[in-house]
Amino acid sequence: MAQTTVAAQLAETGRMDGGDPCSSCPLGPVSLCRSLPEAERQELLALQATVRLGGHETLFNEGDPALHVFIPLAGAVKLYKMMPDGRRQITGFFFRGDLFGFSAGTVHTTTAEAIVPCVLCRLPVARLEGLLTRAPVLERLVWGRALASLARFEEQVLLLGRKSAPEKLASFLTGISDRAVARGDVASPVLVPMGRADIADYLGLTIETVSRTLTRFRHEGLIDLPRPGTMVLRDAARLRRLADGLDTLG
Amino acid sequence: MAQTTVAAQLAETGRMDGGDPCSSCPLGPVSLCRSLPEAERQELLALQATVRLGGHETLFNEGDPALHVFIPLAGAVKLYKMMPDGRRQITGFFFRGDLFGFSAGTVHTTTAEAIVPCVLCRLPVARLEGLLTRAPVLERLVWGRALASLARFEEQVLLLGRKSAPEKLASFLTGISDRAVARGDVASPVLVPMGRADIADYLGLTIETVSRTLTRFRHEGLIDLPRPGTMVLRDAARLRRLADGLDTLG
DNA sequence: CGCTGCTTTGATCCTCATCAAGCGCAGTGG
DNA sequence: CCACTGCGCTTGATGAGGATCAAAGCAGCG
Repeated sequence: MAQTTVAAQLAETGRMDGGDPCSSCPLGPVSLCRSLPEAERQELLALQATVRLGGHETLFNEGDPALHVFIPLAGAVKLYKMMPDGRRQITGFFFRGDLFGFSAGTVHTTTAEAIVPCVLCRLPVARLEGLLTRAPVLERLVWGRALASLARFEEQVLLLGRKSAPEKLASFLTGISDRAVARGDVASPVLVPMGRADIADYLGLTIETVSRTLTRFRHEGLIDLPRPGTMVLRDAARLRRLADGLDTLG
Repeated sequence: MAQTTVAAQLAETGRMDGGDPCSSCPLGPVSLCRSLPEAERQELLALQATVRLGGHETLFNEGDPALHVFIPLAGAVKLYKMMPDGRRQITGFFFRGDLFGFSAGTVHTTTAEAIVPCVLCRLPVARLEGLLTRAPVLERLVWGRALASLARFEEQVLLLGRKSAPEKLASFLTGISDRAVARGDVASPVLVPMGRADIADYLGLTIETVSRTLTRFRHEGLIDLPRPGTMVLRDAARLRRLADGLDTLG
């Protein structure tokens, strides 16, 4: 199968949606626009393009020119790095309102792939940079997102380096739930659109260990798995203690 | 022992070195000042203070107000997070010219501790932010440092999540060497001022595994350990292949 | 109905953690 | 000058947590 990325397609064809995207923007409080002065908001809107992505479709590959940053309006995206022998490490999941695609150099250091069909807000970095110097409010917002990424990486590094499998899963579940709350969704029936393989590659485990640990959680009454893609946190407090190593299973 | 941090002391006393620090600045090409327009350079210089730190002294603790960012002029610093039961994960090592101390919120998310006696350039974030909006060249430099941190975290996440012990150590050694080259030092007799415990807590291993793996490297002719604190990379090419999972030991 | 892909469950193995000495060296004091 | 001691590193023996190998549910779907 030919692996042309959507970003590449769009770059070539110049296709983008017209119209008035921000008025129909579902981001609400997590939007970059919402709290901007009208002038800055208009300038940002002028840069914006909407991108649609099918499930499992690749947005950009590691090594592609880093021309845009993205914000999911709907759907979910994963970023990952691969080793030559096929080992994979997912570096982050991105949901509605999350900003991703920053790069230190001129190329992306990870691959971005849609977990489910997505609608993304796309911003060209070159023009965004120019805007940032003129729009201090926006600049602070973007800085905040970048620094939040750093803080999440620190947590992920602690998780990967020092936590046991149950602690990793407990951290993952409470983290997903906290992020849902932060963007205005409910804490407990939490949407987990990614499969076991993605969870495993995010937590530095195998799918078997993820599966086994989740069934242990279920037997302990910590969670419910009513249907694939949704998880119910039945005892979030204990999950949090587990995540911090203050409690253990059985 | 009372754990007053140096940063706290300085904040209280307001003590800082006067004089002309940048003219004696040993950073050279890794300096933030070097390539700035004179006006911006002067403003940055006005914010700067020099901090001296004894070995193993704490610069700031996780949870302390995040008032400054720092650049080592000499010495080495480690940042780490602790779990309630004492497990420790080092999130990064910082050498001459590296910028650290960014924080998403108002408090530090890690503890910073000197590995050896240090001299640090200290910049107050509040005033630095104001300067950044007026000094676009400096702003781009600082952005670049922040994005470089993100890229290094991605690598560390891959390392912790998916690499074996020998791969981790090979990555560590080549990484240390590459950073030495980037700041103008030699690639091979590389200074490794941190002890085995620090290396272990950085790589998600134990000191025993670090020690054993290094002796295997030595027996394979990959490295030499002439004296504590210095390592010679005898076969950097093979170390790199090891780091990428393209080669194995014995 | 029989695929196909994902998840669960089971049996076995292996890497690395844990537990426990032993070593080398610097500092200290007799 | 040399035991004594403390610390960091190395080395050895054992064990556990999670990986690997294997197979069996369990949908959705053509």
